[in-house]
Amino acid sequence: MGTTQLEAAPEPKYWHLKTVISEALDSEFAVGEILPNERELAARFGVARATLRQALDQLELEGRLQRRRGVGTTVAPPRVGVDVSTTQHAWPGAGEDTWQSVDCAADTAPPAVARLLDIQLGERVHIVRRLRVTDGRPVAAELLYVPASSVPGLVDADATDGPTRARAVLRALRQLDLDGQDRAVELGSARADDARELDRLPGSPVLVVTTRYLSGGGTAAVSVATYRADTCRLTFGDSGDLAMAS
Amino acid sequence: MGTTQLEAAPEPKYWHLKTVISEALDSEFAVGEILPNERELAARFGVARATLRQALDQLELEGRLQRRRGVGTTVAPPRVGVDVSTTQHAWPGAGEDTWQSVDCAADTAPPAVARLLDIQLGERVHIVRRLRVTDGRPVAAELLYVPASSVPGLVDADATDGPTRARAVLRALRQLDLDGQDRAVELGSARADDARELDRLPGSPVLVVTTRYLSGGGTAAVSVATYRADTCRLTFGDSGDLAMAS
DNA sequence: AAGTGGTCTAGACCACGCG
DNA sequence: GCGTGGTCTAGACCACTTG
Repeated sequence: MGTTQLEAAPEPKYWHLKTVISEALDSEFAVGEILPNERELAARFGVARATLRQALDQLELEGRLQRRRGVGTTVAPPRVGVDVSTTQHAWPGAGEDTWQSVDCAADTAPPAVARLLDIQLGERVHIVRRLRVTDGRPVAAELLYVPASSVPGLVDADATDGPTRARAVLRALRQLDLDGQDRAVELGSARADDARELDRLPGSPVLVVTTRYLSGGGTAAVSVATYRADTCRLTFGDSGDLAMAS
Repeated sequence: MGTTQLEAAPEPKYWHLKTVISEALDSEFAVGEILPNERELAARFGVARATLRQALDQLELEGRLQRRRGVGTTVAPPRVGVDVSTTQHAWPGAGEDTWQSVDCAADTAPPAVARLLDIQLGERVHIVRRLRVTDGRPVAAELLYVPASSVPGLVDADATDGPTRARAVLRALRQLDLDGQDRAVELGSARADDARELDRLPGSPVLVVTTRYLSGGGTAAVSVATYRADTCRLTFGDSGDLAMAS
């Protein structure tokens, strides 16, 4: 019935390119090795630089490549598994060396967070900024929203912003009973400030982990953690770590 | 001390564009509404179409927009929360209406999966293909790898491939004792076949959920589930659902 | 057939890291 | 200063959906 063409195959060039480069990566390059520059690669494959970049974009998204302006494109190491399971950190700041408190401010929560916290829109919250570091590399930036009503022990006049205050808020939080927590993961793009902390460009893809900490029948705090999607694999293990390299 | 320029602000055009459009989306458009076409928008903002597209790309990545070739760009509904918590489905196929078995084949597992299953590279496994549907829309495509040794009751000569066999494998699996499971989430790009099932273009961003089912001191099965990143928010709730709309 | 988003080109200039 | 990746342009054609 009609033409017997096998496949019709109008496969996009960048898709084919991606496959070719991906295979070359497996067989001919070592982790950390630097690739020829984009103009060189484009010429070698006989395509425009934009097309070549489309292929590299995907490979970077998949965590196979790492690109740094002014430096070059290198072969990325396998993604690191970062534990995000609830059992690991009952309260933020309980036995943690992975997170380091950076700053703390008193402000109003954005509408979306206010809804999660079930508070009025103008209500003041402590906003703790933390950074998660693994192997000396930042992997996540977090904003922890704590309504003033959750930590009444904390005097607001204790106006020293900064790390000291951040730790004080966490300390107060730890004294509450944790009833449970909700968690959600979705794809996002890095805000400018997160991008800076994570050593990425604004808009780079990130995994956003939203956690709601429940205590005393209500939501005591909400954490919005932004993980680098290129380098991280989020693990929720009951048991050991599962490695998934190619 | 040098120039007192405030900000220096070489903020990329597409970034600024994205912000402007995002705000317009909040205030001037309803969910499902169709936007002006790309050429029109580009002209209106006085930029090249490629630049406009860079902004739309990001908004689509964030789940704010939905683009369909030949149709147009529409305002996306808020992401749906899909439950991926371990408590929900002890074994794949236990009390499930969310997943529908599509197919089953007997083949060898790819190296990465073989490593997770802790089996030899050439060893034969059952590969069950399933589709997760929510509100009539496909949200995830799964490949479930079950080593023949995990379900010895299943006769290989029972060679009917297809849904019937898929259900037989799941039935056999349910009779094992589940000791626990590992789970990991990472960013990926859709393979051609997954993309087709999910009604997306190849390469579109997806959230890959890898689950390892443990039984009898070993790994009885491995599931690789590919979720649409644009429309899905993966939830791991201890309790209710957490909504995070703008 | 017309209109949409998707792909591709061949250029240009800019921001950044490094020597 | 030089080489890198990042941004941007102004076109062209293709694949797809719909009336």
